Amino acid sequence: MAFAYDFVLLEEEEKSVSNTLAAVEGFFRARGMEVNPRKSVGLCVRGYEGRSIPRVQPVFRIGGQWIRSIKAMDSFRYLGHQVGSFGVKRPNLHALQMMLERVHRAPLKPDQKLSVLRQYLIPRLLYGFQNPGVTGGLLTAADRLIKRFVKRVLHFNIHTPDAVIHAAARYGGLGVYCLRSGVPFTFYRRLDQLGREGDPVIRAVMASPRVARLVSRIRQLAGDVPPDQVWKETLHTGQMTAGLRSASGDPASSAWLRARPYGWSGKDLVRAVQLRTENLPVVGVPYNPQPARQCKGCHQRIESLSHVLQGCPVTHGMRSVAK
DNA sequence: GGAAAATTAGATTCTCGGAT
DNA sequence: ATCCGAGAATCTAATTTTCC
Repeated sequence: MAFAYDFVLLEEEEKSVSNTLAAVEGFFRARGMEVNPRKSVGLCVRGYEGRSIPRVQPVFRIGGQWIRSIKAMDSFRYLGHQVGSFGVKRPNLHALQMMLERVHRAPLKPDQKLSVLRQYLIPRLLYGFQNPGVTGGLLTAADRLIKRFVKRVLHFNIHTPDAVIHAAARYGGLGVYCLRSGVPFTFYRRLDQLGREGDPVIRAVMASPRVARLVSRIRQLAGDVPPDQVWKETLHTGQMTAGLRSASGDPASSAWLRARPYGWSGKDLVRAVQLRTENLPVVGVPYNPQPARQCKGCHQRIESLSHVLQGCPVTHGMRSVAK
């Protein structure tokens, strides 16, 4: 199996491997290429009392050099997946956590951090999560990390609706991809397409009970409605977010979310996003202790968003001169 | 081969305080 | 009194994996 310059060699019998490897080396050498023994790994499994035990010592050689053997706890990276002696490993969230932390610490403006998230970080995850071991819980946990990151970058309240973050920008959201709803949907579409292929080998693989079970599990995770539509619906019917419906279908009213307008500071952008998503930092919020909620301007009322915008005497002058 | 254990998805319940 | 919404905790039922 070959993909670009990566390839996997499968062999039934351990003893025939050296012959095949020699043939492969010859094939590449004749075309001016070489197999790199340092970037190659061998995985050789023996049956022992009904269990499969991976060989610990190096067993294969390339160009006279022994190549690393994959042991029971080892794994190697192939096409974005970690592969161990028991097959493709379930992805873990450690890498995502590290990447989010690094982006957050980087000296970037908030919109740049979000761009990195949307355009590089999440797309990079997509292939790795289309993995047989993936579960709804894992995807939900990954989404939580991403939401926490967005809320930190834009200084959102903890109770900001998910739909604000996940709905597409054209519907009034921030357009951050949701892994829990998106990955199974894409994964299922790919598997389904594979099942319609003409190739007899692929058809046989797709018909095997193991793969059939995977496909039905992914289908169940995916649901029937495209995630895009679900988030749009949630956003436009949510109590706090229904107002964003009016931003729907008008590219100009959300273009600034993608590209910070000339002359705006990062802080300006954060403030604007907060205004749009009912997240302006007023002190009259649930998780503030009672005495700390008084309006900083008039000390008369609790500082809620509507008080600042429409009721407080401090802002009254600004409201009435605007003619 | 089948029982036991572990994992999973999904539902339910609770928290926070203001608005109605 | 009820609702808003996320998140955590807890529970149930279903399914998968492990173990003998």
